[in-house]
Amino acid sequence: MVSHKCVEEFSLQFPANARAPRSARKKRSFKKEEITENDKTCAIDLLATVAENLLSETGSSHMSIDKPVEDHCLVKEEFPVEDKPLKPATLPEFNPYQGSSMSPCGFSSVISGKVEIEAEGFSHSGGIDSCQAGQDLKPSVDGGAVVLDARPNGVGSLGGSSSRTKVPSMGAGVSLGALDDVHMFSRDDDENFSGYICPRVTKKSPRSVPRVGDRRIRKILASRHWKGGSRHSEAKSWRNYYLHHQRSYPIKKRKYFDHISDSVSDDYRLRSKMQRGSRAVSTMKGPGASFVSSDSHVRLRIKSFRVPELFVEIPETATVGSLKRMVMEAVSTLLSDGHRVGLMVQGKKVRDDNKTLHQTGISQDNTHLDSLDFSLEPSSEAPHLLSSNPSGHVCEELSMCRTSDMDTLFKTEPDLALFPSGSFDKETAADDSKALVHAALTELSPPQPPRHKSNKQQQQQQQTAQRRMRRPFSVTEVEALVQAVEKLGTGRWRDVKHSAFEDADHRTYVDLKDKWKTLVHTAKISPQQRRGEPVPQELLNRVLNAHGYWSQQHMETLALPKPESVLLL
DNA sequence: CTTAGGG
DNA sequence: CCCTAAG
Repeated sequence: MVSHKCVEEFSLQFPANARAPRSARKKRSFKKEEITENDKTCAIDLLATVAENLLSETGSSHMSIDKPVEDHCLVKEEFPVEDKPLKPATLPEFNPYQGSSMSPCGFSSVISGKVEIEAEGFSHSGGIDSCQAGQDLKPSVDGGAVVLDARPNGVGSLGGSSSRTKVPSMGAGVSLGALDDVHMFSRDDDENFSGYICPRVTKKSPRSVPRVGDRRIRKILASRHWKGGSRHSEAKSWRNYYLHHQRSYPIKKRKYFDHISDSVSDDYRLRSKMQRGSRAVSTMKGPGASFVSSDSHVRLRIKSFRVPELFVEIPETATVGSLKRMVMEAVSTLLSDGHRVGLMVQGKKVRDDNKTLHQTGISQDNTHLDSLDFSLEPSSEAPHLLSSNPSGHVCEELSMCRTSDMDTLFKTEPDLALFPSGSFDKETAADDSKALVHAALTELSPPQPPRHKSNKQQQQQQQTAQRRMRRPFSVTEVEALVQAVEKLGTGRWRDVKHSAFEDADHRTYVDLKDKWKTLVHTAKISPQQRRGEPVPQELLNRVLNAHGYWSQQHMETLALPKPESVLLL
């Protein structure tokens, strides 16, 4: 939001160039909120569960064989006991969806979160209102290979010890119960859960300024990558939103989500089934043969979906909508590039991507084919922190913005910034969330060593990710900036910031300075050469005027050191 | 941390 | 927007 509070009407009079001594400057009013570094990150487990539908013919640990039927290509799936940890929960006898009128081959996926209150601020009671994220995760591809169908209605506790709470039966999506522990899951151990959503309740040492903190974090994490980050969003403790991930996901990758969701989805273990279509699978059951042919195509259906390691830190003041978006973002990015998909056939990793399915044994001719397993593998060893500035904040700002900005604001994407979590330093290891991440990673990381991207690729990705989201200045903001500069001059960006952008956490004085720079440039070029939201010429004229005025002032102060300056005043 | 500028 | 040198 752009606050005009301190910007009084400015006529054509330029105030004297008086700059308060730094000492006199109000100590950074960077909020009362102090974020402590010790913040305990509360965790909310974010899980996506799946209920098997029609196909639930077997016991929990096994998906059984589908026999070939007609020309259907079927692959029997079996999950060895050893896979327990990663094994998706299956709902054998209790299958809420069985017989459901819902989509024939859907599975339900519910992501729910638990909020653990650990930090001071949160010690009383969960800060997040219960809510449910509505993003349905239900990409589906028709003739395609993967069908993800997130259905509504809870999936009850599926056996893991983690099901501490009942699963809210709401639409598929994320649900955060204030204090509800919703661990829906199948994992046998706690480490199995796939994620958390945690409000970050922390206090930083008194003086640590948000922005700084963020930098600090980056340094602490000693991760060269992901530096950018959300310095701004960190401005206010309760406004920090973090999505922790095993890996950080560049915002820009989101655009791939649609595609991804269609092809990759998943969790540490995807169960898939080769099937002919979305018809009742029951008809496909049969003894033995795991494959049939005539149809040289293989259709896979991912039956379960779980989001691995998803951490979200969100202020209790955030809106449900923002949370939903955050989760969706996280999921999207997660799926889009945080992991690579691994394939196992009969327990063996298939690494050669160039092999054909047939060569790999996934064909009608292969009688041994009885196990097909997909896994989502972290693309990097270190977990990452994903932070975002949910729309909640944006909305909050909305009320104070002019209509001209409404559009912009509404469209503003949650500020997804990533920063490195790098390896866990002893220093930071104490952090619960981190520890958790670490543990989770350890636990969930598939045996297969992740294929490392080339350094170049990594850097590229990191670079992309760390850059702050682009946030074009709205006319309103420009107006505020111009006004502030008219009053304060061009060398006092910090003051300008506090004067007119105090509450715009995402605008640093450097941003303002940069904006001014571009404004001046814009004002000088022809309207045809300008891009982006057009800035009223009137404003540009003021920019030019102010720029000229202050430039001159600057010159004078420079030319006339002290004596004259006094006279001038 | 702020500024000022280049990238 | 980022990065850095300077103060």
